[in-house]
Amino acid sequence: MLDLKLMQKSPDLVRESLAKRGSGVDVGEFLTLDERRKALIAEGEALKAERNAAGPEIARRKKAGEDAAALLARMGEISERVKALDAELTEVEAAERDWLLSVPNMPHESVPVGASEADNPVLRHWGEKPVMDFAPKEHWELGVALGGLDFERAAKLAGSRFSLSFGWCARLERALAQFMLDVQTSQHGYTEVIPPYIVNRKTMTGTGQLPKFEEDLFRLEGTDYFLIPTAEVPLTNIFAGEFMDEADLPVRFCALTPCFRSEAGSYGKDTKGLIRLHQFHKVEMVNFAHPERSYEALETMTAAAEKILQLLGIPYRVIALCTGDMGFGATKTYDIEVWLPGQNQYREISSCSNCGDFQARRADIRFRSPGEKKPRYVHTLNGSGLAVGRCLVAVMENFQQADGSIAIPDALKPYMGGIEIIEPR
RNA sequence: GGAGAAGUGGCCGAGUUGGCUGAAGGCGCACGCCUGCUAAGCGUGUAUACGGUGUAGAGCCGUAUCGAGGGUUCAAAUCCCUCCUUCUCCGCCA
Repeated sequence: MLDLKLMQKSPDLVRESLAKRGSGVDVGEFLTLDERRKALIAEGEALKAERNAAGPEIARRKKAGEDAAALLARMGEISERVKALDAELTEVEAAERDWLLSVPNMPHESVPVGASEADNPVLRHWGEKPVMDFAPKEHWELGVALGGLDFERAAKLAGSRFSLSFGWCARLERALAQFMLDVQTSQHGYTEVIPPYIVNRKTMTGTGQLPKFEEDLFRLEGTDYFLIPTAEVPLTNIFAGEFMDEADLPVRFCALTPCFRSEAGSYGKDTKGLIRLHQFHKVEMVNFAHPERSYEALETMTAAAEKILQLLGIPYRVIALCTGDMGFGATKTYDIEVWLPGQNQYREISSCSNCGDFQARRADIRFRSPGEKKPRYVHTLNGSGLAVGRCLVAVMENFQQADGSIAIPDALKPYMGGIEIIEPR
């Protein structure tokens, strides 16, 4: 949610900033609403002030047995008018809130201006693509052949875009998740959290999934509960409505959770394999940062995500999302893309964003600074550290051998119970 | 699921025969004094949002907020209704 004051003082700045993301927002519509709101408040408050001022006099006359009829009549008029004004004010405020809640965040000045993912600059590469003197296979081919994946039965159980893993494959995914959590908690200062996987509407609104993107979510019918699309949602809302201690910042949480996405509108995309599913596991990192240090925190968080791939020995590149490709709540985003030999392309495996005060304002997460009179909003950041399912894909495709077997990366061996290579039976 | 109790400011905690309570007191915090040695004492201050004014996040004025939302009333933290959450007992269960 954008700052109301900023909207009032610098509507042009807001308009221009949002235009960069290709979001044609009608700021004038908002300002019209706001003028009406102020007029309603002015009239209503003047009447309430009169009513409040008369209160003691009414009490006095009644106590003294004097006549207060005229005064009471006037109070009656005021109350009636105030009621009408308040009713309209409620409507106008709701319209204003709806408007604010559906407007995306403004990009940071350092974000490259662009229209689509084609305009995202590559910032750096890490690692060497594995040399393969054979035609590398895609992960689903490997996984099915080695008896670890069964998409047909997954479809029978639930439908398309679900997976079913057995044996080594299930274990490998668990190993990856464990490994990621261990690295983030022991090396990068993250506290592990197990949050609810189902949250309410308010929580979804706090991080920005609602009200605008309800069609992307799974909702439990007949309730106001939603399955989380990412642990960012419960983790970021942990301090909703609270004051944090400035001395505690930054607070870093990570969590391994399943993520549920309806994938509405993705028909025909990535229909095979583990890339795009309705349910997948992800280790998510969330930071509550001091506003003056949130962009440093974004770099640190991105590095924490990269570290996983470095330890696994999987090549990747980091790109900066341009203004036209950034998510709703972000001011700045880095994507990490792993190299997939089987697909012969880079695929997103992590997205790290600084949301500035956008989510903190929605969720009301603030802190006090000793020198300052007013509380300030914290800055929130979130990033995948990493998407477990896609990382499994990366391991399978990058560590495949000519004979169709898959070697286990050294970093994962301690988690695999002695298994060092997955071989065909 | 059934029966009770409760939800007040950063925290704890008064206040329910409606008006003088934004709200006693304590803690914490800030500043000052004193003392002078990592203690204690004394004083003052200390909610948030919005609106108006403006030296335009100084000050001042006003309105609202005592879990959330409705209602009664000239007027509600205080009365009524609905919902949420927490606690206790029973039931059920991983």
